[in-house]
Amino acid sequence: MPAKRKPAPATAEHAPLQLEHFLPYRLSILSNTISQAIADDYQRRYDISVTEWRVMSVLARFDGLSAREVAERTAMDKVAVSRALARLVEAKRVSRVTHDDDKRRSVLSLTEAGWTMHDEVAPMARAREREVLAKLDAEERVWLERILDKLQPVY
Amino acid sequence: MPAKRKPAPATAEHAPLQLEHFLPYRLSILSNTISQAIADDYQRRYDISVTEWRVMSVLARFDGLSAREVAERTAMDKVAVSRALARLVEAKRVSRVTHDDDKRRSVLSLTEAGWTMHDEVAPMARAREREVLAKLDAEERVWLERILDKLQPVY
DNA sequence: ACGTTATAGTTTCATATGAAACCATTTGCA
DNA sequence: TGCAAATGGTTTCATATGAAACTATAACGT
Repeated sequence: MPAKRKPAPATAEHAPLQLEHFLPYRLSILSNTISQAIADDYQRRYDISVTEWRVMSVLARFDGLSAREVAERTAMDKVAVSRALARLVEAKRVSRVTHDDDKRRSVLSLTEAGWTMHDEVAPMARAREREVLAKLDAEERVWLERILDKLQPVY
Repeated sequence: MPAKRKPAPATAEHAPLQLEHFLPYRLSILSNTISQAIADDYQRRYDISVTEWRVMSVLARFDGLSAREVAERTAMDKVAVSRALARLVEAKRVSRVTHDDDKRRSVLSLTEAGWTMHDEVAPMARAREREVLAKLDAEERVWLERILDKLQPVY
């Protein structure tokens, strides 16, 4: 019986992914790092999760959406949205009423308290974004904007 | 008792985040979309999770790492790595032996079977990356590379 | 050498998550 | 109309995840 062959070294015939240049991998790490930094700013202070904050951000921008529309806009799945909304409504940060014409749909808005929190958190989020972008010069920022536009189908 | 005031419209004094231009948000959606597309290629076929694939990718590139080093390189936490390794070792895709000098450490490598799988999945991952990058022209690709380098501390 | 502190890795426990099943309502169409 | 199919949303269940506690070994200071 032949001795167990030692796996080939990571270089030769195998062509491993060069992770440090592999786009999906780099994006994932970058994105998680940034989102986590922002989350650290508000999670403890307001007892709110990333998904909840994301829902609030969308409602701040687009008042009166249904849960499905929130899910579309946030690229979250509807279960996650449903649960985030349950917590947000419970905490009285979001109000929910039934749609007049279609009783399946809900009509969602930030409450006064929701707006108050939003107005405290949004500047912190923007500040973090600025920190990141400060690593780039003006030209690079323009290219980044342009590249993201091309990579990303906007609704 | 005053009527409950209707929350201000999403435009006026509140300055909601413009999510469609907010970098952390856009990165998050882009990253998830791409990673999921790649995962769809291999998850069912090989019964392997994203974290497990990530561990395998790193070991393909850097043979003989310890679990902690894998965690560092993948930006995953050590619990996630520990669990991924348990599954990978069980499935005989990764071999684990104890370090000679330091018995706390493990020394990790892909097995033959691990390499076989790797060599099937890596080209699919690269193909997905190419699909994404195909949306950019050559100049934009150069800028993207440069921008990621600046935003991202490389180990 | 010996006790203290640090490190590698695993287990536990509580929470987060997603797929599928589910309920209610609406839409499409015979 | 009336009934099948589609849609909005929630619940259930099984799995994934992270923080903290834990085990084992190593390093450090005296």
